[in-house]
Amino acid sequence: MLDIRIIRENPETVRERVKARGGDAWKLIDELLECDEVRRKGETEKQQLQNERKTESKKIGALKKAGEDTAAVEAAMRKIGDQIKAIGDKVDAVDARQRELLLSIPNMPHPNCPVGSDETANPEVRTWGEKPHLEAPRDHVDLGTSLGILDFESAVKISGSGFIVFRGAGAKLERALINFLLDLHTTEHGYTEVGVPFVVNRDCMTGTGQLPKFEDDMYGTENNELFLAPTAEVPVTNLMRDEIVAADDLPVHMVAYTPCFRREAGSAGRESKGLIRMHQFDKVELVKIVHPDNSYDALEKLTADAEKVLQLLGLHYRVIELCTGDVGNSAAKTYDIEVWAPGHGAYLEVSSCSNFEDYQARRMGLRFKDKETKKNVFCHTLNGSGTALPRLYVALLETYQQPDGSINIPEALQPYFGADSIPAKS
RNA sequence: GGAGAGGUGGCCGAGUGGUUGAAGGCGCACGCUUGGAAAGCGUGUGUAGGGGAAACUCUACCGAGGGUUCGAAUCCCUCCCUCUCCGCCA
Repeated sequence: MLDIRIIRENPETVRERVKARGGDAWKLIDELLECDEVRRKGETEKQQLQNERKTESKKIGALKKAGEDTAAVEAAMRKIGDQIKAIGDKVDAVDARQRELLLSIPNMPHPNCPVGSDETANPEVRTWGEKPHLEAPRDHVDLGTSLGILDFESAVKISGSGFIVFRGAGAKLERALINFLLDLHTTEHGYTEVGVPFVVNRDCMTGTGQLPKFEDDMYGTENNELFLAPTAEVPVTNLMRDEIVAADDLPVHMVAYTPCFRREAGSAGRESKGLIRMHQFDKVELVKIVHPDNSYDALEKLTADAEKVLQLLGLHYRVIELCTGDVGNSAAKTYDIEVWAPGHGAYLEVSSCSNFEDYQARRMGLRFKDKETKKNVFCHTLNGSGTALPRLYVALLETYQQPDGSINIPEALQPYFGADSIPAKS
C-alpha cells in the first residue's frame, strides 16, 4: 500500500512510476485523490459536530441533577446525532473506497528499475558456472519416471494434474534438499528457522499483497475464510503484522520450509511440463524485516544467499533483474535467479528476490520505533526463495544425469542424501 | 463440539449510563537529591486520523463489529480469542 500523503503531495510522480508497470492501475489515482479530499472534508465536519454534542450532552447530566427541563437540549442533540450519523455514513463509505483503491494500486518500481513492458526486457545481471556438456540430455520426466522416483500417474489419481508423488530415493532427495537448504541458511547465513501454519487467514493474505487482487489464484476454503498459503512469505512475514518493534531488534532474518499451493489456472505445455509448474510444491523461503536505510543492501545479500545454494550444488545459473513491466505488484525491485536445466534446454526460475520497501509493512502495520524521532516508522520487508524445490530438483536430475540413466549427487548434498548417486534401474 | 469464567494502556489493576480529561500501582525516560549508588521526590510516558506555518488543537480507540441513548469502557446483539472442566482425537 502506498502512502496517501505521498500520493497527495506528488500525484504526478506516483502516477508516472505506477504507469511504468503497464496496466491501468495508474488511472485509479484520480479517484483516490478525490476520495481523499471528500473524506477529509467530511471528517472535519463530523468532528466539529461531535465536539458540540460531547460538550452539550455533558451539561444535560448537570441540568437533570438541578431538576431542570432538558427536553429542548435533548431534541437539539438528537438532531446533531442524526447529522453526525449521515455524515459518518458518507465518510465511512468514501473511506472504504479509498482503502480499496489503495490496496489495489501496486507498488512503485524503484526509480532505477529497468523500463520495459514484459519479461523480454529483463536485463541479465550476472551468470555463474557454465552449461554442462551433455550428449543428448534427457529431461527430468524421462529420467525420473525411468528411475521410479517420480510418479506423475499416481498423483493424478490422488489429486489431479499439477501434483507429484515422490517414491523411494526420489522422496528422500526432496527431504534431503529441504534439510540442506534450511541448514545452509541457518548456520551459514544467519537466518532463524520458523515453522509456520500452511493455512492462513484473510488478513495475512491482504498484508503481503496476495489479496484483494489475486484471490482467484489461491486455494481458499469458502466458509471459514482460510487460504492455503501460496508461499511461506505470507505466514512468515505476517508473524510481524501489527507489531511495533524496537529499532535494536532489526534486522529480523527468518527462513521457513513450507509447501506452497497455487491454482496456476490456464497454463499448460512445455512451460509447465513435469515438475516445472505445480499446484503444490515445496519451497524454502527467506524473509527479512529491515530498517529502511538498509533494505537495498539487504536485497543484494539475500540474493547472494539464494545463489549460494546453486553454487554449492554446482548448478549453472543466471541472475536477471525484472523490468518495470514484469516486477510483481508489491515489489519495488526484484532479482530472479534462473537455473539451467539441460534436459529442457532452458533457464528455470528457482528464486525471486524482492524488496517491497514499506508497501507490505504499511498494509500490515509493521513498524519500528525510531530512536531519534521516537516516531513509529514502517519497516522494509524483503523475501526470496532459497530456493523453490521442484525446479532445483529438475536441474539436479538433468545436470547430473549419467549415460546409464543414474544420477550423481553433488558432494554438498551427500551427507543429507546418504549416498553419492541414485543408481539406474537394472 | 458442550458448559462456565474472562478480554481495560508496555505490564498489573479499579471502574455497571454523565468532571473518565481511564483511578491507583509497576515499568520506562528525564530531572532533583547523593562522594557514588539505592531509596525518596518531581515531571513525563499509547495509537490512528483531521485542522494548523508552528506552538498547539480536535476526533476516535477499553477484544472486533453492530445496536439502544441527548450521552456507552459501562446496557443489548453477533462474532473472535484466552482460561477451567467435559467430550472427541494424531
